[in-house]
Amino acid sequence: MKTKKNSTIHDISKKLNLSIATVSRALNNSSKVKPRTKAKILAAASELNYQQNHVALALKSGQSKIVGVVVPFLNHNFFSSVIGSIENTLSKENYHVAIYQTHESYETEVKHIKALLNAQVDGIFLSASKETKDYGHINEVLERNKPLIFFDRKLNVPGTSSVVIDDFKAAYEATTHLIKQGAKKIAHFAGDFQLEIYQNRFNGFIEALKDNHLDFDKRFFYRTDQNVEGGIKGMKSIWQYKDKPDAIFSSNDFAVGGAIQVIREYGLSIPKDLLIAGFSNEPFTQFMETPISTVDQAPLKMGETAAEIFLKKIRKEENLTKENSIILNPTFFPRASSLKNRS
Amino acid sequence: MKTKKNSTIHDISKKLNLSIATVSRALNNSSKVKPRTKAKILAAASELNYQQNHVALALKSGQSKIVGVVVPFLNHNFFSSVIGSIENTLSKENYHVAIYQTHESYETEVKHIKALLNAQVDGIFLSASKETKDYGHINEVLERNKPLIFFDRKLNVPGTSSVVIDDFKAAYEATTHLIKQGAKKIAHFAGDFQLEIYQNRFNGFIEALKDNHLDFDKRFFYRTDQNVEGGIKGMKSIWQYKDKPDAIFSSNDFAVGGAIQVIREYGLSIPKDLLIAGFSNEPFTQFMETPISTVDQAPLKMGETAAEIFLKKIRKEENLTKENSIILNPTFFPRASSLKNRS
DNA sequence: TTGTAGGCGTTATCAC
DNA sequence: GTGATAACGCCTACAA
Repeated sequence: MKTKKNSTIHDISKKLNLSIATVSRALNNSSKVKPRTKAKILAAASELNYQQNHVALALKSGQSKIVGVVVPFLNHNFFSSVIGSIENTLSKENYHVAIYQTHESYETEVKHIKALLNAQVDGIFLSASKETKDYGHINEVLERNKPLIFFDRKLNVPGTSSVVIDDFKAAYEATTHLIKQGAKKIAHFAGDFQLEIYQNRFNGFIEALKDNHLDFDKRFFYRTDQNVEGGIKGMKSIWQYKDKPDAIFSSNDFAVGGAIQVIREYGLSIPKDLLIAGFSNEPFTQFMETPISTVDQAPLKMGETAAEIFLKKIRKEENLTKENSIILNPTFFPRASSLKNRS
Repeated sequence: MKTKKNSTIHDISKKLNLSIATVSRALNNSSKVKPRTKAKILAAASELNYQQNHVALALKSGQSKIVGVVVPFLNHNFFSSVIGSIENTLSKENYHVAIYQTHESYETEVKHIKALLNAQVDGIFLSASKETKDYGHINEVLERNKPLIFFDRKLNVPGTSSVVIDDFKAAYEATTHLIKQGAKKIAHFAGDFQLEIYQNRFNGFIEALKDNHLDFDKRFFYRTDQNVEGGIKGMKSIWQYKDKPDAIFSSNDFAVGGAIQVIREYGLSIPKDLLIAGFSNEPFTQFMETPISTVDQAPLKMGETAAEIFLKKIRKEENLTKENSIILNPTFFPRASSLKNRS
């Protein structure tokens, strides 16, 4: 196979005995180049299979047309859906989407954000790792004059924007639903309160209990990461007392997956012995024989909204450091796992 | 907030009254710069918060340190896992991973690959869309002297490499398992035979039937995309005759999810009335109350292997157009959905 | 050991 | 309308 080296405007200018300036103008559809010349140049460009070199453009313009997206995990459906939505929205505007996962490590997050900055990305979308407490790397992005947009897991850093859902409301709604279905002793699988989302979900949960004059038994509280093992341990933990809970509100779906394994092992049945509601609307929740009630976090809308904030800022329709904080409406999906009295 | 413009080697050279050449050398740890000078330069660089501009480097060196990954969908666990694995492997080598999804559209695939070439990526990883029949865009990548590595859904284009699993073997194994569990009339949900993987899965299925002296009833064949709707239609289609199948081998998990909805609706039970095996080991398959037998496609190994082929080529340890075709071993996971005689 | 200068591919600002 | 030329930030012969 013959290797075609990329042709440049120099090649075209040489072939046509024109200056590179004219070639550049023609290629950029400038009005002040003679139609005949323009036609010749376009023909030559096509013949030589000319493709604009975006790296040169980026160096010249300071705009790389690349955005970075940093998430804890790629293979959680929620995150990959948000990323897919950002990609759909921004690839239409000729942006490239570079992705990084932190695996919840603060150090990795810092490293990746610096790498993105060095790559001269035009903006960064971040869903923070649970370890992140220091904001130095965030401020560095702002100091470089690049928009930083949080989604789902935001940090309160002045000058940044964010798109989140109303976690408090979602948790309140899910909990109220469990109570209406008869639950009186609801267990909670919580996330790391370092992250606002988990604090808010807990707060919404507690508020719903209060509003319904129910107490919270602290023995039924279990803190866990978003994974199956956490749910296994959590279920075992809350089930160890003589007094049993009659429902679980989990701040993530994966822990529900784990809990259900233990529930089967214990010979219990859902929703008869235990009502269950999760969080995130991971696909598996709807496939279960007893589909799991859960909160949809509107990932597609979230990605699209975040992308649009970015575009607004990059187009200077909005000040870079104007804090554009969008709170999307979550949707609670009641499913069989929490419907006690099904007809 | 004060905006810090990126400092460059010029800023350092000015501050220290040294030439940019010396600064560049010091920053690149060249041996021929006086230790004292080097120390001063490093100090100044740190003070000015100097960060290397990768775009300038890319223009100079012709290496952008960006790779592109193009997949049909991001929010399928298999694809996001492969991408995550590519990211893990290549970010260690300071590469950026830009992602694109085609939604199975050939046009979109071509558009994205051209965009990646314009961005001067150093290589492209592709899992082809089912519509792709023409190889012009692939050859363009090769003509530009960039490695192209297929994963999972490969096309037979000279000069490209690939990492796939042995789909034939996986399908043969899954089908044989169903037969051993007593299945005699196995239905098949097939994918688009335009894609080798689905053809191979079908072939493995048929071969297993033959080797066990079973006929294939063509009424029990249903072609579908990777989604729930396809499984719903497929199940209804194969169940419309008086004569019923006693098992389904589906070439993808999502269709199984759909089929199961209909199975519940019909009041049937798995594995009593119908044995089921799927393909891809999507997470939901193991969460089900009756976990679904499926084939694991080794996404982590696949991503890592593909990334390593890329690195080998980029480091010239291997010729760019040397066709490095890796076939990984799939793992069939027999689960409750296909185990007739559980103890 | 350090400095000068050219070039990577573009665009933009001047002239002509 | 068109052409030289500088500039974006970096690296690297080649000179000194």
